[in-house]
Amino acid sequence: MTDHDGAPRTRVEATFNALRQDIINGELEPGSRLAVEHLRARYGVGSSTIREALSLLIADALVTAEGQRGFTVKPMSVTDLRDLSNVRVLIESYALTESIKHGDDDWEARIVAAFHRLSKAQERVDAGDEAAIPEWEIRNRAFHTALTANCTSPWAHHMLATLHHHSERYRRLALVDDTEPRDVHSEHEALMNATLERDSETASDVARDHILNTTEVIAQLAERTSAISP
Amino acid sequence: MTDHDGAPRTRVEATFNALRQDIINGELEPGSRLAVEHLRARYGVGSSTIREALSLLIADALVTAEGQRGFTVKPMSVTDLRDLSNVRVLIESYALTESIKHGDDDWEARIVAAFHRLSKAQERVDAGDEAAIPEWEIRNRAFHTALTANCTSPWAHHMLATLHHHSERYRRLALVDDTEPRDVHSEHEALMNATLERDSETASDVARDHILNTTEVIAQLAERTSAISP
DNA sequence: TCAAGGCAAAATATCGAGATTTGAGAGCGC
DNA sequence: GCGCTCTCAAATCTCGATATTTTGCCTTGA
Repeated sequence: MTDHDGAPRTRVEATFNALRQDIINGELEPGSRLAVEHLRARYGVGSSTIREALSLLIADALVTAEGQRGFTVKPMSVTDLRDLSNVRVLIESYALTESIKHGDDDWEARIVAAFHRLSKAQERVDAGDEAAIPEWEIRNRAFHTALTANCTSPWAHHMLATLHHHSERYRRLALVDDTEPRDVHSEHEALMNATLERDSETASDVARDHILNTTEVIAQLAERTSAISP
Repeated sequence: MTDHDGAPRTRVEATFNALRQDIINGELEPGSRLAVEHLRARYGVGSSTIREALSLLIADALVTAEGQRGFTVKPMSVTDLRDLSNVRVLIESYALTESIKHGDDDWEARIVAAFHRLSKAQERVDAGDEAAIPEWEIRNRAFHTALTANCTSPWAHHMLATLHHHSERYRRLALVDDTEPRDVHSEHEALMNATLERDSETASDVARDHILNTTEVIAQLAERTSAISP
C-alpha cells in the first residue's frame, strides 16, 4: 500500500496526502483535469513533485493518467459504486473469515474497545451534533479495521485499503442528506457479536448486508439528486 | 490499471514498461535497491523521469518506496506467493462466475480460439522447443483473460491484472526447472469445458485447483532450491 | 575494546527552465 | 456553409543542477 500516515517525510508525501484528501472530500471534482501548473501554485511545490505525487495516487486509483494528456480525477458513478461495493464484500468477507480464524484475546479486546469508542461517537451524532461526524468517520474506519486486523494476508489488506478510500469518497455524499435513518449502531453490534463468537459465516453475512445497505442508500440518494452520473 | 501497452507515448511510459519487464524477469533482483542515479544511466533518461516511472510501478506493487530512503524492488517469498495465490483464487472465481453469467456467443468463440492457440503452443513446448515458451506464456495469459473477459467489474479486472503480474514473476522461477510434469493442458481443457457449459461452480473449482497446483509446484521448487526466502 | 560524536561522500528529493506535444481558432479553398 | 490546413498559445513532459538527508567511516575519549 501507499500509506504515508504519520508525519510525512518528504514534500511528495505531504502533497500526496493533501491531494488525496482533497479528492476524497470532493474539493477536486470527479472527472476534472489536474493541470500541473495550477496544482503547483495551489500546493506550493515544483512541477516534478506534483507529478510524482499524482503518479502515486494512480496506485489508489483516485487519479488516472493518459500520455501527453495529463492527469484526471477519477470520475464517480453509481455503476462504479456498486462494482466497488461488490468487490469489497468479496474481499472483506474473506478477510473477516481469516481474521476470525487467527483471532486471539488481544484482537477481541481491541474490537470491543473500538466498538465502544464508535458507540460514544454515535451517541453524539444521533443527538444531532454535526461536529462529531468527522470523528465518527475515523472511529467507524477503526472499527472495521479492527475486525479484519488479524487476517494474515497483506494482499487482502492492501486491496481493502484501496477500496475503503473509494467507499469513503462516496460515503461523503450521504453525509449531507441522511434522510434514510438506519440503525447503523445495531448493524455494528451484530457484526461485533458474530465476530466475537467466531461465527464467520454469520459475520460475513452481516458485513455483506451492512456494506450493501450503505451502498444502496448512497446510490439512491445519488440517483435522486443526480449528484453523480449513473 | 496502469497498462501502457501499445506504443508508449512518453519516456515515462517507455521506462515504466522496461522497468516492469526487468523486474518481472528478475533482472532487477527482488529486494534490491533501485538507485535513481544508476537507473538514469541504464535507461538513458533524466532522474525525474525515472522517479515518475518508479512511482507508477508502486501501483502494481512491484516497487516499494520509503521516504528519504529511495525505491526498492518488492521482495519475493513463499509466504507472499501463497497469499497472492489465495487472493487470486478468490477474485478469479468471482470474475469467472460473473463472466459466465454475462457470457454470450462471441465470448465463447473467443475462449475456444484462445484455447486453440494455447494448445498449439503447448504442443511445441511439450516437444521440447524451449524457444516456444515465451509465446506459450503470452497465450496462457490470453486464455485466462478470455475466460473472465465478460465479467463486467472493472475493479475485479484491475485487481486481477495486478495479481497476474506478480504470479508471472513467480512462474518464471518454475520455467527453468520443470521437474514436476503436470498435465496442464488437461487442466485448461477442463476449465474451458466447465466454462462453456456455464457451470460456474465447477469452473471455479477447477480454476482454484489449477492456480493452487501451480502455486505448490513453484513453492516447493523454491523451497528445494532456496531460490527465495520462505 | 567499545561507544559516541562528527565529518565527508553518496544518494535522495526538489526545483524551474526548456523541449515537445496538443488543441483551439483563424484563414483559405471548394 | 463546410472542411481542411496552418499557426500559436497553453499544457505536458523532460532534463540536469542544487539543496537536503542519509550513511559509512574515522576520530576521540572513557
